[in-house]
Amino acid sequence: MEYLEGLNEPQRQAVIHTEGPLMIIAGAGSGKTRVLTYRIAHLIYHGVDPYQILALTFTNKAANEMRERIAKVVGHEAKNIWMGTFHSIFAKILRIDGHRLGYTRDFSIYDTEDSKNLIKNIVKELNLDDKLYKPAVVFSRISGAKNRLISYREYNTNPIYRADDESYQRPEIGKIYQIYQERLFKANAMDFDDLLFNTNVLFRDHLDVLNKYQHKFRYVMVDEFQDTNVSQYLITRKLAAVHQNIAVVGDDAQSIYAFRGADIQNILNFERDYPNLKAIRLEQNYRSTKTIVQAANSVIAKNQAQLKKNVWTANAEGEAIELLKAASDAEEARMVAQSIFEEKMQKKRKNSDFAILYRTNAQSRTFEEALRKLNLRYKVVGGLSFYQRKEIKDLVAYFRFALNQNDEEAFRRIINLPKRGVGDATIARIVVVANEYKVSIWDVLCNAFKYIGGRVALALDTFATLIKSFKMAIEQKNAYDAAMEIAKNSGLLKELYEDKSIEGLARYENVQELLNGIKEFVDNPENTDKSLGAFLQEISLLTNADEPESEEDNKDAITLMTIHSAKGLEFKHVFVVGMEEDLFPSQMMIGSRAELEEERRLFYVAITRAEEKLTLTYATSRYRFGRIKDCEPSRFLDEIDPRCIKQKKTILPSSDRVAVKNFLNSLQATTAQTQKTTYKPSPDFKPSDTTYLAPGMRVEHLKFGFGLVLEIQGEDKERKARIQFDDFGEKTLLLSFAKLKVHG
DNA sequence: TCCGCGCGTATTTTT
DNA sequence: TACGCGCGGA
Repeated sequence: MEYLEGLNEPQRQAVIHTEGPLMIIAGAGSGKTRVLTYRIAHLIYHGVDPYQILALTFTNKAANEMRERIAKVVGHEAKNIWMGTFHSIFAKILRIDGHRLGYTRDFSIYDTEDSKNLIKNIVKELNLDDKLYKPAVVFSRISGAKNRLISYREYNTNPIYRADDESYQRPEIGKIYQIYQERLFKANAMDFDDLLFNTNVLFRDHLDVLNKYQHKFRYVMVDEFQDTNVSQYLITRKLAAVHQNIAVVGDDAQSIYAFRGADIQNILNFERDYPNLKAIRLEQNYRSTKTIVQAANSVIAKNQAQLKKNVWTANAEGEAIELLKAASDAEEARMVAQSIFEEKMQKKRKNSDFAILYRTNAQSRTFEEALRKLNLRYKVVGGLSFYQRKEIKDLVAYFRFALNQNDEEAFRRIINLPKRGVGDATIARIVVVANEYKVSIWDVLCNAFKYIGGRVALALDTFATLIKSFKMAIEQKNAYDAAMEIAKNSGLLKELYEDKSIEGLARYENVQELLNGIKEFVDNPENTDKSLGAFLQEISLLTNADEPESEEDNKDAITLMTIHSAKGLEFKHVFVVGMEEDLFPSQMMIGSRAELEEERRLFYVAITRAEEKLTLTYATSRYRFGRIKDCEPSRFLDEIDPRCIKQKKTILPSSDRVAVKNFLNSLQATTAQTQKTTYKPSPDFKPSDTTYLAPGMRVEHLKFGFGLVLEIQGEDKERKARIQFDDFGEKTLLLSFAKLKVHG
């Protein structure tokens, strides 16, 4: 068993302990994935049928990676393991047995956007104040309830929830919750939370179904156990109840998803629920230098809520942690880009050795600019995912509706896309009529002349006929041919093609990329079901990390991403940027000790991504929400063992900077007198124009935006200029006429 | 019904 | 900044 070689003793124990409950507490960089991989390989090697193994992860990426690594040890059998995210595995189960709850095999999965749109509609229909009942707020309330397995019935009968909502002036949330659920059910749709919630209901109310899976899965494994919520934990526990072979792997110090219902308590519950469990600690870190491990330990030690753990490493001492202070967010980005540039030269590093990690997606922009200026290749992970782009969602909505005519959100998306003269008024009428005659929206569409009449009926009837033809295409053709037909005949492709703007071109390419993806799906011999429905199931649970690999991505590139999406990854040199109070820790997370500790764990995750070198940066002023804000260094910086930070590189404000700052402050003082003016671009507008603020020029009016709009007293009174803050630092104040404008 | 404009507001993380 | 919404004219 050569795969057991090279493992340390606790790792080996974790691999060979296959029978009975097992809890592996795995510190950062302790070879957790390796252990899980070998453990599954070990099972298969000893004759366990891959179909009897269930391995649950949180991301598709983790699942795929593990599958690949297992395949290297055991070969093609790896593909038969039930391995995937909680959501995808439970979706699979619900596709098979969901009819017991009244759903068909083709149920739709609503993403967060769909859910919020539905809530928005409900709030409108109930005539509630949409300032008070914001979709995001209501949704998070409902989601929280579902993750704690509280049904709308329970929510509405338990006075505690009501009292809680009333104290926030939102007494109607329970009602919205109920209507929301009813509408989802009517649409034959589930949101993300329903995939877990309904699996629980299925297993609770249909014991024969539960029994089937309990006997099927002889071995159950859960990765990133610290991120499970109650709903997920209960399902896994039930599934393992017969064979009791449940292994969970996690690290309480890396629990960063409490905000969406993850509960570290589950680790304690596990110990309570399985008193005979074997507990194994993986404490040796193979990833990082001594310095980095020590820094991480010193930070996490400030948390009260944690399991005792002693993470150590046999690796070299390594370089000290670098702390960079910048005058602005733009300068921060320049310093990072510069230091990557230099290090690439000196140490012969690849772009892919570097990662820039930040707290919020919005921070990526300045770094992109700075890296572009130095011609450094980068890729941004996350942000708007491929599948969340409008053009993709539009086409997918056609797929969804052709497959499931009850899918209300898909219907709303496409009924007037491309424009066919069906506006909000008509849509509202369709819904009213459907309710009145107690028929479905689809029935109304199919009999538009009867139910709606008038001019618009023809458009609706044509639309219904179109969908029927798509329905047929899906039944008869493979996913690619059906998708092609829908893209063409719907008119979406044509509309995008005709848009020759830069964005339009990108949108068209995106749709092409989706179609290519479908082609690959069809051509892949591992996919036995080649229908469009099967493809849809694949992608409805994909998210930002799982974008189709473009050729750009394959090239050597610096990675830019949020700390959250960096979990599980490692890089030689990591930059953690924006280390400022209110940004990291986030302003919204300093309310309670628990929240602050979650932010601290997030910082811990960030530090432990680094193998050889870690650089922390912060700026003393930063654009936020179109304003310039002074920033304090993050409290987390003080929590690092000072011995790990040998030198503090700081950029002291030079006298020039002070002068500029004073100058800007004096400008700020006059903002109150800013008057609104309409500007129009001048015909000779040149974006690259730059000039210096010459002596004797004086600023008369200004307006804060991204930079300042100034009116300068000088040769040309009518001229307005825009000043770029981040370009100061020269002897003279550099004015960038990025938007030179002439008075209306 | 559609389109464009102007205003106001939002800004955390993601399966 | 940048996005969404509401309003008013075509």
